[in-house]
Amino acid sequence: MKVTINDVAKLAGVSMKTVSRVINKEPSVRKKTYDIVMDAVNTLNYQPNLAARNLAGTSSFTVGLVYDNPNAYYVIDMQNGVLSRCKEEGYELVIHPCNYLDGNMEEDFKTMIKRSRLAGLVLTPPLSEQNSIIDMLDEMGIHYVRVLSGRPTEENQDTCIYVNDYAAAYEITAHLLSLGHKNIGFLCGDKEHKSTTERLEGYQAALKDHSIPLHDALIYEGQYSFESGVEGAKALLGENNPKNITALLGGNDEMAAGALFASRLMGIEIPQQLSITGFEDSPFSRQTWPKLTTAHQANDVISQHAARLLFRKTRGARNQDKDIITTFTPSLVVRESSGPTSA
Amino acid sequence: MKVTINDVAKLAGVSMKTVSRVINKEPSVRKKTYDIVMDAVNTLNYQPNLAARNLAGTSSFTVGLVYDNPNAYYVIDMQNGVLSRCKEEGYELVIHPCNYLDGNMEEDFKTMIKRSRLAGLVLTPPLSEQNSIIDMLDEMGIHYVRVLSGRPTEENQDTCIYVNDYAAAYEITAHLLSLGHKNIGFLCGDKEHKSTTERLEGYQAALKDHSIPLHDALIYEGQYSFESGVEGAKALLGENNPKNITALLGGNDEMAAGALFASRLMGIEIPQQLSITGFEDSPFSRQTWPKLTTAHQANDVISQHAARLLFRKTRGARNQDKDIITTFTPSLVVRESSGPTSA
DNA sequence: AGTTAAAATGACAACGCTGTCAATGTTCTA
DNA sequence: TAGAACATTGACAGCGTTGTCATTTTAACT
Repeated sequence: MKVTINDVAKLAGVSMKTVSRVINKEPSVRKKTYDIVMDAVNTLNYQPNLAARNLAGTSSFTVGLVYDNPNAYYVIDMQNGVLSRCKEEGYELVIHPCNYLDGNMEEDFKTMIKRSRLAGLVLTPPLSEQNSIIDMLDEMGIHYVRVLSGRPTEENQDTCIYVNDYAAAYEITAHLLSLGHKNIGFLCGDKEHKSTTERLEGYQAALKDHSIPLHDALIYEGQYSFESGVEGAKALLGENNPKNITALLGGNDEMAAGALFASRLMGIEIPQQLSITGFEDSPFSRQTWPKLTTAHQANDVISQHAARLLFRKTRGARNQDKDIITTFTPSLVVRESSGPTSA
Repeated sequence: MKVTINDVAKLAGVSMKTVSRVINKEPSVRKKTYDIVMDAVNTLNYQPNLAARNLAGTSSFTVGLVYDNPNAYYVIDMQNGVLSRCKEEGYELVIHPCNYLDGNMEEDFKTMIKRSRLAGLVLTPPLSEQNSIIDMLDEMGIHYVRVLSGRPTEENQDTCIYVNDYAAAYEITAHLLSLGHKNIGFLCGDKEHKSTTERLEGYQAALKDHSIPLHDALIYEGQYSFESGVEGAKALLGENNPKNITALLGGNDEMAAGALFASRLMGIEIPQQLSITGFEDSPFSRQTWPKLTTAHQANDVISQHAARLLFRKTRGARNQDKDIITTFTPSLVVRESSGPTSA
């Protein structure tokens, strides 16, 4: 019933070690031997036992995905991406949701790492921005790949995957400007988050490039939540829209949806009286009325690349993935929530 | 740096095996010995190595979560629930998303089970309803717990967690009836899914109990998606609402949101002209306009219980959880999308 | 052909734990 | 208080791999 490496070795007429070499794609195996072994592997339908590999080997076949992002769509996308790579490479994935505010995160990490000796971690934002965590991992000698919001830097090319929110926000803003909007509000997330500052800077750069003066009064800081989108829209549009805002950039789709909700409350027609845009292109940007203009972020692809990068670091030279993309720029998706200004 | 069971044994002045007994809560350890060992465990901050345990022991410390449900909110909730139990009990979780239509699912399962010898699986709907899968698992001798939509039966009490969608649908329907609605449409999911038929039957039972005749023409079969909610609402309300429908039950929140969207398209005011209800109380039932009346389903609690049940099966008598709830009934949450009929 | 270097393979210990079974302590019975 | 019965502990093998190092085979030279 249970097939072990020994069974394969016996059938192939080689030693256990040779089989091990074959399944690990180690060099120094004659082509002919390789084929014989693979045949045996296939006829017996052999699957190497992960526990044994993790125990015996110096490097493990388990990677971890750590997140503290409350957005279910985001997490699922990231998870699926990493998972699909893991499956292909025979790795196992351990999920580790956490709450940065909990305080005992450090202990938590250590426990996880001890329990299942991990080959490495994929860290997602905003947790991936925490230097304290990075320092800890460096100190512990744990491999990791960070998914970060921002423009790539020269250093860290082998450790980070960048999502260029700056460029995407610039593009969205330019889109609104091209529609004739001049007073554009921004409902941003927590400014502690890099994604917020990047998106904000992109927005500001676009305005500047179009010679539109910047006003802090047009910026509302929320928490990337639907509720804070509602509050933000109410705050910015106030009584009768004194600031004459004709377009509102949502820091993400949820905030944009909140703004949509608030507009409804205030009797503002979208997009006739006000354009609203989102960010991320999560499923519910298609489930609002009207559907949201947003920036599409290919989270599943991003996470696949993150996993690839991690595997490469982990296995050193064994891996030949040389073409790993490390910068992604979300791209504009125009839907019904944005339109020409009537002001 | 790396603490093993031997280090603990040495510090405690006992044999390795005794430490093993303590961390596994086996009987036949003197209280005093237990305390000494636990002290050593704590001062060294010992964490048993999972790979070694899985390799050496007869039962493994890894459980799997299998799902083919496309709803991110649902999956995350289930995952978090199972994960939180796993953490407490020192288990590891392997995530296994799959697509029942893929065909090669059986092979897929076997591979997963071989790779990491699993203690058991938590199966979520609709995959948990597939007899072919259950049969396969039975044949392979794999432990599992199924989360199922439906009313509990006498058998299977130790293997299934039931979500009583029937009762919940009954309650929602009764709520609408109490608001004076008589022509109530139903946007149901795929009738292949048990959740659909259960919800449908609950709806029908409520109507019957209130002496309202049933009409098949009031039922639209979709796929639990936003788009099919849009289509369904259009189909049922048609041109000028010939069937005089004053309320629409959504099979889930997404379909209800779709119906909301369609109503907007058709210029129907919610809830003044039409009441719409959802099912599940997922986050975005609070992010629509107006917010959805729905049935709250405690997925995180449900999944925690599923995990508990699995652990109990796995470890036999070692576990004293005797009070595991196995039936959950979603409860009505009234929000703004339902109101008295004006017809 | 005879040597030597390099490539390919194998024997065996080790990874950190649990299961088995034997050894020792403890408590109870008569 | 001896002996039985039971509770507690420990020695050691084995789980299925990989790493190390020794051995054999092949290729590449004189």
